[in-house]
Amino acid sequence: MGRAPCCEKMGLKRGPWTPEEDKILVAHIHSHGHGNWRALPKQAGLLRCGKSCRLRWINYLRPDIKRGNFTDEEEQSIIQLHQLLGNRWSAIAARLPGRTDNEIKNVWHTHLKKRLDLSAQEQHEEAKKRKKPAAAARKRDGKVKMRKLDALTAKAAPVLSSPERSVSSTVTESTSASASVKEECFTSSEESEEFQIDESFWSETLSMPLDDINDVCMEPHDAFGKPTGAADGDMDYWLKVFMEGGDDDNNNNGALDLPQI
DNA sequence: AAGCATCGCAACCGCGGCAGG
DNA sequence: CCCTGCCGCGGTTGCGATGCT
Repeated sequence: MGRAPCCEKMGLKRGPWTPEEDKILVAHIHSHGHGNWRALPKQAGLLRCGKSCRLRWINYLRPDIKRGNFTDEEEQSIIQLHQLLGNRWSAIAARLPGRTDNEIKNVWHTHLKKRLDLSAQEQHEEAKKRKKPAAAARKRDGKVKMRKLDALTAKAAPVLSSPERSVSSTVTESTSASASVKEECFTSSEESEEFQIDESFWSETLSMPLDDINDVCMEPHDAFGKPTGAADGDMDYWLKVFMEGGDDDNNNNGALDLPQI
């Protein structure tokens, strides 16, 4: 449809940015802002397309960007947020000030995904070994609910771990995805019996159409005590729901605590 | 020391959503 | 309603850096 050609390639520079270009872009944005990315390069005298400028600014030149390695807390947050939000990197980035969606995406693909895959494998094998006794024990003390949280906190969330699958990319997709998610999480019938509460959690959460989710979030909630835009209201809500849901029982391992952002 | 493999990051590409005409 | 233009997002690629043989 009415999509602008990616870049008019005529005479526009591509590839790595030079320090001079960076300077020009920063100076121009500081004095004029970036109202119109498409027009910006012309105004600033840059031989770049607007997209390129925008990307450079957002991912690299913005003054509030935090550089350097991700902390353990940040990594944990990414893992948890990814579990909740899927590949919505921009939404995840919105929860991690100073980090860009691109950066988070890179970290996910280069570090976290592999780590999760690995530990998922380990856990899976471990679970195999002690499946029977463990299941019986859980039935006894009825701490079924925590499995959901285990799955989320452990670096071994079954859903996350599937290398082929990029966890349902959006919450909205999940209506149909929920079935397969559940299928993946709970393979044996014995297990599925244990996960009654999880089932309802997932079916309620995942099967809810986005419209309904938005309805629920008439008032944007702020789970982190900072003002949120309307667009983020739904995510805040679900984050909150999720975190509160994990507050009961023996949730004392601290791993679920999202850092104060 | 040289060649090869792997990793990590910056940047690009193409699509979808949205707004305005 | 349709068309067009712009923005933002997520997936992918390219390439330098680093590690390994």
